[in-house]
Amino acid sequence: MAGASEVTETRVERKERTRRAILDAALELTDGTSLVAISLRQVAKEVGVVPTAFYRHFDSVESLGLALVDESFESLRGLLREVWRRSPEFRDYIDGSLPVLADHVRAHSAHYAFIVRERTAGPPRVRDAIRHEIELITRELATDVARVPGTESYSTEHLNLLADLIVSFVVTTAERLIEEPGAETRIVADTRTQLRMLMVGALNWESRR
Amino acid sequence: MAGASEVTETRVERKERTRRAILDAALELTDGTSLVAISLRQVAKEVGVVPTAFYRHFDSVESLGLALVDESFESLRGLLREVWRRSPEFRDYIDGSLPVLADHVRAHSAHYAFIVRERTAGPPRVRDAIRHEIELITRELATDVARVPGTESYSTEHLNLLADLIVSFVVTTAERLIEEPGAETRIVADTRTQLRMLMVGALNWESRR
DNA sequence: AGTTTCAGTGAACGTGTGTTCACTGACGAG
DNA sequence: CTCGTCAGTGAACACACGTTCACTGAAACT
Repeated sequence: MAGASEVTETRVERKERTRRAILDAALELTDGTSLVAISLRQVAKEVGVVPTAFYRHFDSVESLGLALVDESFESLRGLLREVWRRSPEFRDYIDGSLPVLADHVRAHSAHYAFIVRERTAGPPRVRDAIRHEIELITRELATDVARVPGTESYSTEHLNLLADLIVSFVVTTAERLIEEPGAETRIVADTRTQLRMLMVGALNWESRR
Repeated sequence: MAGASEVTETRVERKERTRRAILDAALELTDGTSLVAISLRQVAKEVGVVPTAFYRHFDSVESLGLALVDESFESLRGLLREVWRRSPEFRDYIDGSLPVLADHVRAHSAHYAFIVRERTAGPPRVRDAIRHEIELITRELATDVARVPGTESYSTEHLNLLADLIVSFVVTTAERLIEEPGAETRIVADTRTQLRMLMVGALNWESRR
């Protein structure tokens, strides 16, 4: 039966497909609200499945949330790899990375929106998971920045603080890109200026006139 | 009946007292979640009043939220006035203001936590209200910064961007103070260093060894 | 071919939800 | 002293919620 086998789905394929549908439905339903505000039954209805079937894949909305945290941060690590790949020099590092960030947020807006929202308002364990992931990324960034020429004068403590500063700034920028997707070019331009202020120093700043 | 009148409550006093109790109950119930996740009936039960009585004061949980936005930002404006009063010089401006921010967040943690959570995950109109208030404060800050010596070289556009940068940073710091109240002294110390980096410029930075 | 596994079903449960309505009774104005 | 106002009551509604249970039927294993 070679002809039929390419149409038919294997059992695990079918299961995975439903699982994906549940994850996607949750992302769609949380758009504009939070995980804590949606119900298992809403998700099931959106998927087109009976509420009980939900339990075959997740044992609560919270654990669904943890799965979404995982795949959202997988997205984000893709961004980081791409950014680091294209920017050998520190000065251009952040500057040239902004368009990459904007592209990435646009392409994976559901994931970024999810992180931004659940980071402060999600179920406690989801919040913790997100905070932990951000912490890991900050540590990674600190070691990356340490390898860049021009950072020799930084103590390791200050390297961590700089990395933390940059990550906060990226989070803020991602927030803005998500809540006002139409203003992407303005946000990127403004953020670039602000990053230069940060790099050069507000006290040494002079606006060109 | 002069003696009794000091014990008895007037009608408007009683009404105001219930209204306050509703606002406080909502702040308490949203602690750890969001407005979108609590119900009118939970609030009523917490206040010790029948669900229907809620409608005498607010016509939905969302409008309750808008009232909370109002009083939360009244708190915040108190902070701004205090900060500006004690810091005539720009260099100490932000630096000396951090303890004031920490005190204020500690004293009004319910309000700050509310803003932090609902800013990204609250009902749409509440989110808009918060964004609008933050915008107003950013504008105020820009005109304040313009009056400070040392900012003559800034164009008005760049003044706005600097103000915006500072406000984002304050929001991030407030977030941290709320989600880890025990680490206040560490957070303040780290943030102070990061603010100096921002002022002096990361590229000009040298760690003392 | 026969048997096991298991994603999805459908009914049922107790409980919580927002909103309606007619009501009570104390305060405050005339 | 009398009467209208109005914060708070309590019953009732139609519906959504999470979770349980015994079930079906097709794919997968033996």
